[in-house]
Amino acid sequence: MHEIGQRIVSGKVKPGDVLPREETLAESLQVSRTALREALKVLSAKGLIESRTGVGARVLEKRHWNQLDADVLAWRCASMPTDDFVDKLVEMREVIEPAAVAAAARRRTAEHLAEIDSAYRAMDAAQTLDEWTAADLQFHDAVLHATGNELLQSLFSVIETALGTFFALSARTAANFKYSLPHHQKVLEAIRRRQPEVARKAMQALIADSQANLQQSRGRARARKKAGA
Amino acid sequence: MHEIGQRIVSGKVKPGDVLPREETLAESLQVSRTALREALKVLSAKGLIESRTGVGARVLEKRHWNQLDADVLAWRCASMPTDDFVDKLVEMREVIEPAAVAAAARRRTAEHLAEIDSAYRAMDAAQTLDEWTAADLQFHDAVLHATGNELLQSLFSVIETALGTFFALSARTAANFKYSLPHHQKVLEAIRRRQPEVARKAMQALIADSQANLQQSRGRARARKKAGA
DNA sequence: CCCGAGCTGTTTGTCATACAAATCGACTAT
DNA sequence: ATAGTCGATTTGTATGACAAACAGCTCGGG
Repeated sequence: MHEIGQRIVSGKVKPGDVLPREETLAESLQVSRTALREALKVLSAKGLIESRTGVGARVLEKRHWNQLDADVLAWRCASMPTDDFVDKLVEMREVIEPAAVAAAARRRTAEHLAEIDSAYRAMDAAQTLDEWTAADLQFHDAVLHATGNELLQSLFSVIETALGTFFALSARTAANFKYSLPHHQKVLEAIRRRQPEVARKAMQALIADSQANLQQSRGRARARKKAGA
Repeated sequence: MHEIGQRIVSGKVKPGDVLPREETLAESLQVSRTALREALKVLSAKGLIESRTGVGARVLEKRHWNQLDADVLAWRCASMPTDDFVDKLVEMREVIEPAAVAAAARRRTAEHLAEIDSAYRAMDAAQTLDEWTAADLQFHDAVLHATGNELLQSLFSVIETALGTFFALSARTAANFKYSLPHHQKVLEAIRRRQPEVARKAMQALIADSQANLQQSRGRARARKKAGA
């Protein structure tokens, strides 16, 4: 599934193309037709392909892809982490997270707050980059959970991918990986005090700061590339 | 797939439960194990279940469900179109659409505008409720498309479900089903003139109006229920 | 009495094969 | 020229068999 999914998402096969017939595809991937079909069925569920009897499996247009699917996002990141795509991930965060944190500040229960607080303390206590990353993800997930709207929470896969890409691109060191802790604290406090608009502003600042950091990394990356060339 | 998916989403089997083994399940559904396995694989991709060898297929917690999946949304609507769930759909629209229309007003191309305009004219020309519904969906899809962010466009399944549920609940008549046309016109004009904030406000008004209409329907439904009881 | 290692039964994961159903394209008869 | 039909191709489904992995039990040791 991953093999074929990546081929499609990376553009090796384009929308409109039809895949080879199942028998040959199965042979070329060294699996049985049964296993291949289960993979194709999942790709079909993700909106990447459509199988029709007598014709074959046709790659659908991007329009139909389930772009918010965790796998599809991961494949896109693996094949083309272009600036363009990262900008789109940032835009999604700008839409989702401020609205979500405002809702969370309005409706949070004591349990939700405890969850967010726990994640914050884990971020504060993090010793390694991996610990920090895990706690950071937990923080943003807890905020979405606190909205009480599971539809919003399902957008976590987007935030997860966005943060993951961010970490990958901005090669942070042990010295500075905690730089955004104060921003997170402001968000936490606004939720604690049930101040939706304060929370929204704090989250916007957090994302803006994160984006600025990303731009900086891009600048450094381009400079290195230029110097190397 | 739909049968088992509905059983899970409707709560007939709860998170933590394990499904019967594949052989008996296949027999009870009158299909082969092959076909059943393809269905389970898709449900697994949607995050509803997790299969482990030697144990069986366990229903995952709602936390892991891919709630934005078109099928999952449809199953929820089919089994429990409660006020609570409709409110969550409305909240999603309140988050997504104003932000999306603002982005669309900023970045739209001539082609995008033509698409939206075409949908608007179809709404204006609609003679039947079905025609109107199709054009309305096309309008909102075109707006998402105009953002140029395919991640945002993938949220169309949510808007689609929300509007579909809305139409189902509010049993509109031929006389009044076009009442929201002026709101759509304001949105269209703001996008044409590239006025992001005007567009945002217009979309907020459109959704608010739609929600008000929904509340009214609920009131009538409750009144009928009370009178009948 | 408690605990861990190994064994065994159960269930999913994969495979090979066969056939039914549906579709497309070419051919034929009107 | 066109409509209908036939056949080749490909997916959809079914069946039977075996490999792999896990849960719980049993048994031996401390």
